[in-house]
Amino acid sequence: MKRCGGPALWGHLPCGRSELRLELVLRCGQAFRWRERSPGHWTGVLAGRVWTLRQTEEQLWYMVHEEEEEEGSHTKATGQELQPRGRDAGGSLHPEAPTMEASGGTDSFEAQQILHDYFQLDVDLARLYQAWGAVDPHFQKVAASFPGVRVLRQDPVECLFSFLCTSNNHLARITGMIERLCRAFGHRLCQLDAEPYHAFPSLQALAGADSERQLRALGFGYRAKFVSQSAQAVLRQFGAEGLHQLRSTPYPEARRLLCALPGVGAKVADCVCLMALDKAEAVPVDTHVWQIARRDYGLELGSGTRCVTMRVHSELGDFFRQLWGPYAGWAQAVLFCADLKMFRQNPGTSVRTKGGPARCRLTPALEAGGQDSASPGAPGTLCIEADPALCALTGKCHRGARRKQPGGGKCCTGPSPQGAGH
DNA sequence: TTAATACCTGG
DNA sequence: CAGGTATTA
Repeated sequence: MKRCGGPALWGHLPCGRSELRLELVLRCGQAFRWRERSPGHWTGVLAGRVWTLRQTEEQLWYMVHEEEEEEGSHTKATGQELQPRGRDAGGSLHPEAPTMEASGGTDSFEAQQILHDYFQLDVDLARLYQAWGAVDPHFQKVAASFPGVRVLRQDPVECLFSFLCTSNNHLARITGMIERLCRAFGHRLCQLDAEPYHAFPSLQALAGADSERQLRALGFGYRAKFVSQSAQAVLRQFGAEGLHQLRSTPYPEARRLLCALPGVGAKVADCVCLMALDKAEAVPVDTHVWQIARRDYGLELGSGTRCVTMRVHSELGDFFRQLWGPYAGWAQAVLFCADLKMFRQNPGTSVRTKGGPARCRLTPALEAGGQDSASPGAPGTLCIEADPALCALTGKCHRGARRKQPGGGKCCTGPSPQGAGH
């Protein structure tokens, strides 16, 4: 591991393997910028700094790479723990405020805060696994081989614009696109072994007048327009701070607002809600998840549609929320990860629960726990009953609060958000 | 409200 | 076709 500049030491914080598996979490399609530069060493950009992470049985180790000197450009801001360090236009900058490195690595507290926040270490994952397994035999079976899959708490801007690139696309290409995006639009941080590292681009950079054309040149295809226009829209409507504040906005509302952005549909909105906006109940539904639902849960949707329709979205979301509870999005991340080709032990054979799927149906007017019925026109109810154990654990259960969003102009017949995020 | 279809690019 | 979205019938 070579460093850019001055001394950087390894620090560590307690974190068991059952709570976190870097090699799974960092490669399962939540974040796209972490690379295993040497065995077990993961390097990426977080909160405006370049990090290398590794873990031992009981510890998460980290190293923060020092920024390279820059001509004229000041890039040091007091690291507000969650904020990417700003070099954004118009932001007031603190000239050479003490940073972790500047103070000789003594400010490990801040670094640990950042990691604790990013990996959401307050969330007791092992306990959640246990609860999910208790109500869902298939989960139990699959999860046994995939401990430590947790949801990252990403920066909203990075998350939104990353997932804007994922439509009709696959991981390998997404990764390359985002890499080029950062190189072209993001502020350069440092270089490691001839590999340059850049911050994720600012909204301003992405909203630039010429950005669409540049993005097309970078191979973004029709997504170039989405990125460019969404950046402009976010700047105009929320700003980066406003986007950030959606963390304290209820799930249906946050989802609705996101869906109003060009290129953002139900899937992308749910990804951002789950992975950046603290909506643990958001379940991003793509073709893959739909496949899991049918294969492993015997879920048959009313009409045998071929693609993931809006109806499939809300019905699957509701189904999994009812099954797993308020942290359904986290549980889904586990199954999703376990189903990825690259992580499967024996390719072609996914983990099946003996006895086959539980044969769940989404049948209209069949209530599980006796909560309110679906709103008119929303047939999404199911036959699996949620286990009280899970409700007990998370404290909240499915008290109705059904939809009522008018669905501002585009998609988003909002899902029925039971329970709350954190 | 629910279905098809085009959309960029690469494996 | 691939880990979708916007548009149109």
